Amino acid sequence: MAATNDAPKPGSDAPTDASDNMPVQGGEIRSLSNFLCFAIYSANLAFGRAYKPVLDPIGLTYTQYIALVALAQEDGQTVGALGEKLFLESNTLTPILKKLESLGFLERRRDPADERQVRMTLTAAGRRLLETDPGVAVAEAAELGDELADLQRAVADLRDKLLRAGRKVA
Amino acid sequence: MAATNDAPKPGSDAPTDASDNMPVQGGEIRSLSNFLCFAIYSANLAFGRAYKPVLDPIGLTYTQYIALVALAQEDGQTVGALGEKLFLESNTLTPILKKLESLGFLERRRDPADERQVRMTLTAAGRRLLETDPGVAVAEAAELGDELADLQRAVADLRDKLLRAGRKVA
DNA sequence: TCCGATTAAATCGGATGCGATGTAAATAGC
DNA sequence: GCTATTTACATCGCATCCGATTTAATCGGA
Repeated sequence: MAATNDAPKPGSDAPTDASDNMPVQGGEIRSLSNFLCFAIYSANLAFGRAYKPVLDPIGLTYTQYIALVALAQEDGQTVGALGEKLFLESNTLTPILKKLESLGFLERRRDPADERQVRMTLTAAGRRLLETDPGVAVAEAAELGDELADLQRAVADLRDKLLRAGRKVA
Repeated sequence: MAATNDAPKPGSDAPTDASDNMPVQGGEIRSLSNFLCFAIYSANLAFGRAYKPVLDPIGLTYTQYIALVALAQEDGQTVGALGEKLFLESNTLTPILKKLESLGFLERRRDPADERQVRMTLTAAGRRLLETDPGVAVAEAAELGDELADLQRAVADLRDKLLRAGRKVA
């Protein structure tokens, strides 16, 4: 029972069925947005579970891994800069970064020129960790094809539209 | 690659340059899967934030709303059945369902024929809530177009591949 | 029939997200 | 210069997620 990954239709791979799950037949739900937000919602959960077998052995959670990947882009990033990349704020990031520091994957240091800011750098151990590139194993296991890039673009566009809409209203 | 899209400087109002977000330049990251999982990850957060202005006034969280929508499909669903739709288990659902019950949006009752199971039904208040169809407002505010259906399908396929991969490994 | 699996929820603890608030450092304005 | 404001993190509390375990009910085989 290892996993939590029960999928619909236990005991079968249900061919590309239209197992859309969710607000579908029944005529109850009207908004297409509901379908899409649920698809994203569950796909995000699915990614977390797909990465788990790869991340568990190296002692990282899914979120910690994402943070490390973003940190690997550039040394000396501040919490705020990282937050812009990840769309997260210090209230969420600070505990995660402290955890990653305690695990020895990164260093946090106040910027001498501006003591308000905390700058972060991956340690050798942190960099080594990413070199195994866990994402590759996941992509292969899931047999993700080439539409990957297009889909990434479409989802990123969607995200940006949603964030723009939010700023308008608020 | 990924981010060349003129994303509108997400987290802030400052006209920061085209913040590409994530594993892009720098040549540090290799796997396309990383781009995609991050896009999904952040799109999910964005959906939650987009729905917030609509859901806050009616006193629901994003997850609670998703659960209600799934519950509206059919009366008398069990926790397990709902969990199959949402890819969640009782450890996550039970607290949420208890909360929704305490808010008066649904009823939970043990099945007399099998006391292990809990069956749920929306109350009139719960049904009324969904009739406002909050998703419509979000879709309009975000100006989501018609690709919506295609994207939903692509993301759902991705999710199913990931879940299948997880079952294989585990 | 009786007892050991199996099953469906629920509970518990750890790790996110996130709004609201706190704190210290830097900046603005006079 | 000196204070009011702003900025960058950090803290706190609540609401998810999720693995592991528990409890209660049902099922199954000898």
